[in-house]
Amino acid sequence: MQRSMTVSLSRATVIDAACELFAEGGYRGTSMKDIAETLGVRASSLYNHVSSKQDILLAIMDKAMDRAIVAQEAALAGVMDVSGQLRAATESLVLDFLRNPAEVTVCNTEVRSLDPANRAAIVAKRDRYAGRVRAIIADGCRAGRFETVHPDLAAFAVLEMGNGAKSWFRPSGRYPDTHVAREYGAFALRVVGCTS
Amino acid sequence: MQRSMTVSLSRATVIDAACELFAEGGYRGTSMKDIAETLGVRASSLYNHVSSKQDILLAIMDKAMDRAIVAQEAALAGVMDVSGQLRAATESLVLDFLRNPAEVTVCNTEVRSLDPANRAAIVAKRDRYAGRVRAIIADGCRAGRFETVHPDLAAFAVLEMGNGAKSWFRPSGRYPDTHVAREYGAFALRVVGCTS
DNA sequence: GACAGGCTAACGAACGTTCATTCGTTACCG
DNA sequence: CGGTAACGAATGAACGTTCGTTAGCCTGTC
Repeated sequence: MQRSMTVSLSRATVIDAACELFAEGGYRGTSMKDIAETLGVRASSLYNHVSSKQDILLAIMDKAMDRAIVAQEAALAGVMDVSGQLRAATESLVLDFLRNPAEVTVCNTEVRSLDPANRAAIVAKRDRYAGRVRAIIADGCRAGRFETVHPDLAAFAVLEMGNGAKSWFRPSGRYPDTHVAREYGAFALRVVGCTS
Repeated sequence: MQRSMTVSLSRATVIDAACELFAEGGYRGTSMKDIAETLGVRASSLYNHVSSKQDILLAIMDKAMDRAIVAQEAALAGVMDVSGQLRAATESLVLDFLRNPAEVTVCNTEVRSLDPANRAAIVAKRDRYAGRVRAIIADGCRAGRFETVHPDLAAFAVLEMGNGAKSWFRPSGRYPDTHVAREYGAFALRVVGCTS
């Protein structure tokens, strides 16, 4: 028992440790032994808490998607103005990226490592999330508040922009994450040509 | 020799086949056997044309970065107006993404799979490429042509936007790639608040 | 007859996972 | 309060695969 007493192993700690390693080295580039080592434990011990490596990956992505969806719904609750909706959705997206970089990185890069059944479930949640943003932009165009030739194209641009923030942002930097999120919210409105 | 006569194996064909597979399944998720199978050959035969798996990865990324840099320089040649420069650089970036999706995907996701020495070389080229865009935006802000609070932040947003186009675009679709690239050029000018 | 470029076979290592075992702690019973 | 039964959790060993790579051979072509 050379592990620190203060951190006890559990399903949650295994998943969190794996998430950091998957984000850094990829799913296939991270072994169960790697995960175990960062927890001060042997690989076989992990199976007391998770049923397989795939189980870990699914748990990471499922949790991350649910969190993002809940945050998006909370951000949009009660916001009626379509430009306010796009700003809120974008800020929520960027904040989620900045505050959970490892989980978001795994979600963005390891969909291909999911078993087919698991992949279908995660992709459905991702589509639901992205679809909300697409719908807002379509609404704004229909109402004449946004001015962009191809709304779907703008939606992809907005959704992808957030990744730029993640690869750039360091929590120790000069600006708080809320500041960066506001900036991206403004970018999104500019991209769709909002003239409100 | 059960291989098709029409396609002869060479260093270039091995690298191209590997690129498609790396883009789809990742570097660690693709085996030398996988690459060989798509070429109708045994894994050991690949070593008549490449020296190692890592050699293949480096070749893919080196070629892709050089191509992107050359295209960027060509697009910017003779363009003096700073808003024209940003538009040209963005269109060049998006066109490169749309026309070489597999190579760009590998560049964006497999830097971590490069050996340290190789990684340093590729990252240097990537920084040079991104630095050009950052410099254009900084110029535009200094000249009062662009209006954005944090130029570097806008640069990351513009650079990342192109990825959205890649994951959305299908060559069989309704619009030609040049059309999509122009759209993104306009997005970039909007993001930096260009009021020219 | 030299040679380029396939092939089979084999290697050592690393992989995810299973299993029986052991260990430390807790709970209960006398 | 001492003894012990029971349980959750960590362990080393072993499994069957797969990995990247090497070595040596065989067969067509100039």
